[in-house]
Amino acid sequence: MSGIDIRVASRAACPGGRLPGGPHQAAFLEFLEAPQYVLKGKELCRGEDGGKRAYVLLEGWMYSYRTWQSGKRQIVDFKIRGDTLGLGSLFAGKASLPYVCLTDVAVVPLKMDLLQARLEQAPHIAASVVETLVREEIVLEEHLINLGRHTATARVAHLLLELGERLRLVNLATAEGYNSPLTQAHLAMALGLTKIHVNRVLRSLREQRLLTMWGGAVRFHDRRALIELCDFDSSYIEPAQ
Amino acid sequence: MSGIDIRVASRAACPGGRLPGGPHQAAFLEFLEAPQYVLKGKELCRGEDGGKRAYVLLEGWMYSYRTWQSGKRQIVDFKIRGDTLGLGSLFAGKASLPYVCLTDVAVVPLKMDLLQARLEQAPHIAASVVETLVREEIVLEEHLINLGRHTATARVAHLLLELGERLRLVNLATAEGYNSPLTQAHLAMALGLTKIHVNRVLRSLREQRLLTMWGGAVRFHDRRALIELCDFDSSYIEPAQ
DNA sequence: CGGGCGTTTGAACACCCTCAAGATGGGTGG
DNA sequence: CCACCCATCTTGAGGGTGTTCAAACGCCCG
Repeated sequence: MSGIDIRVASRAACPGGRLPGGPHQAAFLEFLEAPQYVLKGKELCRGEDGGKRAYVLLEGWMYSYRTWQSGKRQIVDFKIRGDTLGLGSLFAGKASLPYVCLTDVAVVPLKMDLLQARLEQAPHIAASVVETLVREEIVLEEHLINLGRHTATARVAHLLLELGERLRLVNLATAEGYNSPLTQAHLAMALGLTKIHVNRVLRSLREQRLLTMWGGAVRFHDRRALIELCDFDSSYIEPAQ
Repeated sequence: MSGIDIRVASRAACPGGRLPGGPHQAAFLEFLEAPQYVLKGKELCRGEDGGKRAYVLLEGWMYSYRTWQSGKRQIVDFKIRGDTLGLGSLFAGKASLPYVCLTDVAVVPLKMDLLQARLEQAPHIAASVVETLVREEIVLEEHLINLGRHTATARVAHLLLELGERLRLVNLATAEGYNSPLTQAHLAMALGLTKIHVNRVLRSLREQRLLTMWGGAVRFHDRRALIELCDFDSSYIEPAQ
């Protein structure tokens, strides 16, 4: 909500010297600048260039959102390790949605000028950009379908299952569950529900021994039944290749 | 719902010999094949190649959708003159969503092999593809935000206003309204509502002298108030450049 | 004329929201 | 160590929005 506070890292590269296991950014390797570290609660990036920057999220959680006049906030997507941020803004002459850090975060800015210059020469880069965009679009479609759903329980289950699958691809989750900084209020903002009702849905899911979400940990106790409940099909989440 | 029935046109080109005024497809000119005409109610395209085809919609209305187990259908987006269909499927190794014709329709298949070959040589083509994808993504985001909204009235108003703006870009609408093949049931499927409730919302909007939707015609009687009502911001819909 | 489609209306109920208040836990400062 | 604050989670009661089920109407078309 307030200002921008990006603190450039003193560390030269990301921990371990290698990229995290995100599926999409292999082709972006040569365009990475030094990582930047942003504090929990801060926004990215609304810079002087009107948001025309792109990043790869190395570590931590973020979300993209829109607000409307009433002041309420709709979360559009959560971003985790390996996701790209604002990639579209480079090409369509439009600013991307704003991003908020749910945790302290490490991001790597993409060297835009270099990337754009290289698009002219190396077509496989373009293909990679396009593929990343298409995958983003598929996830968006899935969220849209989830919001079209009528019952709150199915929406909650679907979102938590989807995040689990995405986290599994980067080794941040198992079939049993994962840790996350999400609060019930975040689920509510993403799903078009009130936090009070999200609370009741979670209680109901807990009482049915389907899942628990407590203390930053999501645990699936009956994955089969959950998948059944919300008609979840994980095939849209896949590693590149 | 049933089979595929694409009837290749006897006419050699589209009426008038020029492309309709869609904003996106100028760069695709050299990849267009002969137009095909598809009947109202038929699906596109689910071909033997698993849906890996892309088209430009020349004339008519279509929608993309997903079904879930209950058999209910969620409309993801409506497609009008100048929109591209299935463009993403070419790059991500995934089939696109299925499309249904709301009217008789004219589409132009894109020459995929040629397009892909040209991507290797002509970078501005890649840029154009990327831009088209980004615009699609922005529209999707807007739908998602619309579904996150709480009141049915705002959802309906937003959707009808958005379609009006998109139709204006291709000279199929004025500020006063437009003609469309949409039924109340289609609005319901797109907005996650029942058709009964859509009916009541439309009645209420009519009684408030805000808009009417009747006999295939959408009329805005108080655009200002409508925009206010649903917090509509048309800036995300813009002609390319 | 009959049938299909789209629209309209009614009644009853379920889901989810609003408003309100209390409980829990972590962090800060005295 | 306790007091306090803040954010988050939890619970209750009541009402509005939107659903389900059911039926009837107008219209176009064969």
